Amino acid sequence: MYSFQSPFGVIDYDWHEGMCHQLTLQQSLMNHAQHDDPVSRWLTAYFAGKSLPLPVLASSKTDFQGKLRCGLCAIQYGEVKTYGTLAKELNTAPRALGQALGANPLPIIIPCHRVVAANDLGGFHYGLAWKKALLDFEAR
DNA sequence: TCAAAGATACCGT
DNA sequence: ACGGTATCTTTGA
Repeated sequence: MYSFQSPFGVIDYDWHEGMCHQLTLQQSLMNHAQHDDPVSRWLTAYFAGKSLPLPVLASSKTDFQGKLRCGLCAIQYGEVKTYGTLAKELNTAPRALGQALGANPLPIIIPCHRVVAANDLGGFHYGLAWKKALLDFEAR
């Protein structure tokens, strides 16, 4: 487990065997060592407003979450979709999407913050502060 | 197996 | 504006 210092808080991530298994968004201080690997490089680029090819990511647990991941990757930087719209594209229900997004172990890299509710921001597993900060950041 | 809980949406009043 | 209902996937008992 390593830590990455982002402008909005610390991001802990699990990197071993050449792939990324999980990301955890913290609000606390750094509690693990920094490390130079594809994940930290990707995050550095992201917060600098650039884009890099995705690191190798652990495969999702369920089939549905796999489909969801594809749907999410289709959302461009700075673009936003609602749970409802995305649900229609994946032939599922909005509620199911929310459930799956919350279970997503790879926030930010899989842009689960680019999905908002119809008339609202929606929710965010690691706290709305992160979602707001990320959306605000991407809006520029 | 079944019941319950989600980061929802929509329609009626 | 508020409340109830529709809807789908996961997870725990």
